[in-house]
Amino acid sequence: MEKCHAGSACSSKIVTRFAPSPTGFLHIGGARTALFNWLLARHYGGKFLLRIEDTDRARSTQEAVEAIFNGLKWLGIEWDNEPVFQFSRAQHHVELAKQLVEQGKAYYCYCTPEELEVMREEAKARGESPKYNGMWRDRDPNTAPEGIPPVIRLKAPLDGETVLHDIVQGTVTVANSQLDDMILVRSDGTPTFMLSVVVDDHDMGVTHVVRGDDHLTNTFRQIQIYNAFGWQIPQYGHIPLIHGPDGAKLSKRHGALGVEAYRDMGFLPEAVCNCLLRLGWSHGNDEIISMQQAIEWFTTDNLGKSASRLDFQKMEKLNSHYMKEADNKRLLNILLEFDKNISEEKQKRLLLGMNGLKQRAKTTLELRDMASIYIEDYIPPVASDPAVFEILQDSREVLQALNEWTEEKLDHCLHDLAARKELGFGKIAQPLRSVLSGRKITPGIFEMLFAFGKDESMRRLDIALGQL
RNA sequence: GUCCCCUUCGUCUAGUGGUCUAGGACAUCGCCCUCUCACGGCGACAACAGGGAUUCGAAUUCCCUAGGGGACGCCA
Repeated sequence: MEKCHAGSACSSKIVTRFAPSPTGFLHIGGARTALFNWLLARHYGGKFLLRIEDTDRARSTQEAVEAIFNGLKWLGIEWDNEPVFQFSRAQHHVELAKQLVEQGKAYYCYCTPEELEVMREEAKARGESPKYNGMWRDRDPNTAPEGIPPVIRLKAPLDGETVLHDIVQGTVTVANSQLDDMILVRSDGTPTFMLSVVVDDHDMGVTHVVRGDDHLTNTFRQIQIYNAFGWQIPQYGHIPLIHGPDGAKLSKRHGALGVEAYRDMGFLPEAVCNCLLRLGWSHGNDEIISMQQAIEWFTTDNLGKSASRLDFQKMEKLNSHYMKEADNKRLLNILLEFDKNISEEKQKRLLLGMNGLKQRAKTTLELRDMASIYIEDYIPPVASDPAVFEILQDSREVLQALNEWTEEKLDHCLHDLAARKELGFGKIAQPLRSVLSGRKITPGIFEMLFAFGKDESMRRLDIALGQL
């Protein structure tokens, strides 16, 4: 089979995958990994597969599986085919490991965890990396102790080196003496992650693996497993991890939240994706990149090698951009998620006023807050300042006389009034703003009058003038 | 401890030996626009971790140091 490099034109279809373990929510780092793999597949017209690595039965939960599915869906990352549940393939993994034993490429090891602990301590004491010393590697299985269930270990090469041509990190070499004979099958008969990943990636036809660089050293072990099976190794790209705002490892306190937490903070999925995309990937000086554009541009060529931090201010800026772009109907639906009991009439009002709302709201939370001017039944107090009272009275007069209740006409007649009275327009706008909304900060006055409609606008004016 | 990786403005980054007195974006600070707030426009501030070497020339190549990160599980 011909080798296929992600960075260059590629004739055969590429297959990428996202392989989370369902032990928690889909956090921001995982989301970015999924995004990159998805983008890569879409860019080359290949496939993006999803595999749930649930071989750790104790820690895997159904809730986590749901959270991952929902998180990906929310972000708009759609996978091809049915998700593969790794545990369902465990038997197959073990069978293959046994074949390796038969071929002399793997062996049974009867060490106890206690013995291993001692080994590691000794290696450390000698200044070596802590590893298994291979004591059962060539030992006669007939000398096996009674009653100890063995593990299966890979007979890894003792000398030489393992070389990885990483599409992000470049060529990385590790001396085989650094690596030990890793466990393929546990003493309880279940396969380990190392074995399962290799077998599944191979069986699923995965051609490109983009993952966090915390897997970099695992890769060398996995390459050895590929070699033992005689399979072709996929292209690997190890991307740097995302750090918290303080540069330290991502923790629950800052960024290691589920993607749904970003939704709850008021972010739109496209803003989260755009922000994630720019963490460790770039396309010249482009900042605002739609997913469509990203698919067109994304290759592994522009992936960065250094770790980055999540910048909430930038995400907010991006979000405010996508808020402005968002369809008004969609935004209304988001508001309805916050409050299902908005009357039809007020929904119409919101739709009319949405343009002014969305260009001011950085998040959906802010949108909800600002939108309340159109939802609450505000009753203005009667104007006490004589000057303000007069302005409101004059305003009422010209507004009442207006036949066409459009923003343009409203603009004209109120500016006319200001000119006739020789007042700065703010002298008229501020009292009106206050009467209509009870707030100092709102969308433009004409838009508000328009959204409220003539009847409601006049009603609130009358109340403020003590007429009702 | 051992191995591996990383290091450009506060942050995300552009930059692949000369076009760099290092560009953009976010943040910050001014000014302008203006019915408030935003938006927008203009401008300011601000970085090649340090030291050697190669070269006519280095942010870009090599080495060392420092700092940061990751891995070293019968977790994934």
